[in-house]
Amino acid sequence: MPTALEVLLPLPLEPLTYLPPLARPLGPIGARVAVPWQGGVRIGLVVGHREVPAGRGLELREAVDWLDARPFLSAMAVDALKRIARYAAAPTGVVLAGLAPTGFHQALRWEVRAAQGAGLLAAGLSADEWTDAAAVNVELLELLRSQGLLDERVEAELRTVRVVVPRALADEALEGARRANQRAALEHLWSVEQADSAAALARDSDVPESAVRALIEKGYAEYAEVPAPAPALPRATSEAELPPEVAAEAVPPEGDGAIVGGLRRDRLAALLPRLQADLDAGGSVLVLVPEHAYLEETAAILAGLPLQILAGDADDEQRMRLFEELPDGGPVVLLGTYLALLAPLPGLARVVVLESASSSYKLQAGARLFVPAAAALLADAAGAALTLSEALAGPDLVARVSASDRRSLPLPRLRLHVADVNGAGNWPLHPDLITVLRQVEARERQAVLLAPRRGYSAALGCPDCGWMAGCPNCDLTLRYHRQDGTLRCHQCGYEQAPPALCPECGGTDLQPLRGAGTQWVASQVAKMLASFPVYRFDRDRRDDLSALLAGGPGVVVGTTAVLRLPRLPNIALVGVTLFDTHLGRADFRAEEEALRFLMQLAEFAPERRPLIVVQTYQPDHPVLEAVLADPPEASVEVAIGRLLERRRRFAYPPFTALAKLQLTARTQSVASNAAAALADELLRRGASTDEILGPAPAPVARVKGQYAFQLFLRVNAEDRRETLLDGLPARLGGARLHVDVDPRDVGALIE
DNA sequence: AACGAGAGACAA
DNA sequence: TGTCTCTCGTTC
Repeated sequence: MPTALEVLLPLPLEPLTYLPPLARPLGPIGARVAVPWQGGVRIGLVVGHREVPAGRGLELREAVDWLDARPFLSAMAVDALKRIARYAAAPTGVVLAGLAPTGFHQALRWEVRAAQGAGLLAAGLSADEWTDAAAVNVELLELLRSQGLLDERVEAELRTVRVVVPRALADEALEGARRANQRAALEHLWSVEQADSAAALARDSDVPESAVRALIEKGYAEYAEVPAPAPALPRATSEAELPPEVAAEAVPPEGDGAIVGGLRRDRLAALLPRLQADLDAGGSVLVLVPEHAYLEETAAILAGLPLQILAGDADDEQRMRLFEELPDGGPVVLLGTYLALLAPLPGLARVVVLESASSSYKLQAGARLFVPAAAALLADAAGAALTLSEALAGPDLVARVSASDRRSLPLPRLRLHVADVNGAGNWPLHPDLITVLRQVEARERQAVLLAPRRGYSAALGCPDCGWMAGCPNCDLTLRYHRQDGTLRCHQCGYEQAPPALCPECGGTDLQPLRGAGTQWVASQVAKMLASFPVYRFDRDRRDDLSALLAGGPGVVVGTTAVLRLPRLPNIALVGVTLFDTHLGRADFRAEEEALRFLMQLAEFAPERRPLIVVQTYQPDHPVLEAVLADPPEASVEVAIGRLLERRRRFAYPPFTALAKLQLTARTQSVASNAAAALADELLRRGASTDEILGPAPAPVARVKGQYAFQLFLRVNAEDRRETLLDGLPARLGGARLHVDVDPRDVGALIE
């Protein structure tokens, strides 16, 4: 029986079967191969070999050519890829498209010629000369290939750059004093062989540019396209930082484990000896960060180790070079975002997930992966240890890592003041916050105010009849942006001018309603503190903060984008204008994430310990009480214990496995019927009625003109979830199905 | 994802 | 009847 290739394309498909390229060896799992696809060729990944019956071979098409002689992704990474796809209930190709940072979208040069002895002059193909395949009829190519009459080769197109190269030696025409400059430039060019540009050559040989131009005009030198030099690998740009001293007992264990508590850099310092031991033993380590903003500070502390970096800012050539060089290098620490998950590290011994509960790890596109879950599957496939790091030993971490495998540092001490906004005037700034802001102003220090959203207010409406401006495409209120005089939908981007009159009752008194955004807070601060510089920092507006970063006085009003700024050197106050948005988020993780948010504020300036003023309608909330205790460790542990107990009682993860299944369609009935049909399908697959919650309209019932219905699948084990979700169709009765495994916005599931 | 086939919607 | 748009099924 002939052996065929299972080829995975970066498309929403499972692997397809191709015969190996004609007259080529079989090639290893993990290598890339060019395959015929829709009249052209594209790059796929060999994820398996399979024996096919001889007769079946006639129906299959041949792959065109190999792009790699050795695996591009390790067999272990291929294995992890399949596991991750099954976990996420997504086509394997979607996971490849989402996680392979390079290698599958390169421009290709595809050439053909007649196979030896085929004699295809009639088809216009020579047996000696390669012909660009694009110039040959597609059906003809298919026919010739299937008959074994075609010889093909595919190579990644090399990037070239235009340079100046010498063409002729100086001769008598360049003699004489008036040609001295041209002669000097030409001699220099011969000695360096090529120059980046005419201007560069002029500069380097210390002659005017006109002299070089003359050389090119006279044919002594010319422009040429040459292969571009290998790009430099991405490097950390900030200075190496001496790691803080950390007790030896805080070093996480050799096997699976976690480091919790302290500040980010304390936890990193605790990790260092462990990483060094891995490297000494010949193993590599993958260190994952949730966001690009943490890369620099992490690299600064890991700077003493052999370190490579891979994140979204690397260009495709840098990524490719890194993928090519990693397997041949020694043990290394690869620091990166989710893009680094499948990197071919030699002897992967450990996967470290920093800030392992960060919601930024939930990818919004493609398979909607939760990266730490994917990292755990990768570690498993590689036989590597998994080490988690986060400030708070939250319910998920406590359930995954036993107490004996956890190492703890003390929690940061917050100077916290809770401002009860019930009945307090001066919305959106509590008098306490104003008082402190005035002190900050008087002492010429710095403050940060965190608002829950950008814009002026969450809505614009009529206080007489209760009407609020809504989006025509979505079931959402329009956000009011007073500064640019618009109402905007933050979901679909719809924009309109605010109406002059209430369209319901004709009232003339339309007002900003509900939550205050950055514009509102900033204008209020400016009104109360006339001479204090006010900066805004959110997606709409990023003021130049260089004066503040240099230590100047002022207040920054922003969204959580502010948390990713470099440290403000003179900060004395952090204000949270409405903590309730954190407490009231529609997810069963809302409270622990609110707690985590407070812990994150300690990162602002650990040595200065700025005062943190939290405005809230719930001043007695257990989350705040836990953090206010001194020392907080015991009370925080109790609070987490209560949250874990609540998850057990109401059958939430980690005690169950959850998936959100959403159906969207342009008409409401299509979406709702499809949701009902999906529930039936799950029952048919053996789910019980109490494992299916819903279907019901999604919390936002219509977004961008699409109606959404959803149901939750809640089962007792992950493998049961995988079985029930395996191979669901992407479309159901005219609606599109979106599967979100381990969703982060579960809403009011308990009721 | 990207293509082509087929079904409706609309104008002439 | 032609042309445009949208939906649906297929890709080894």
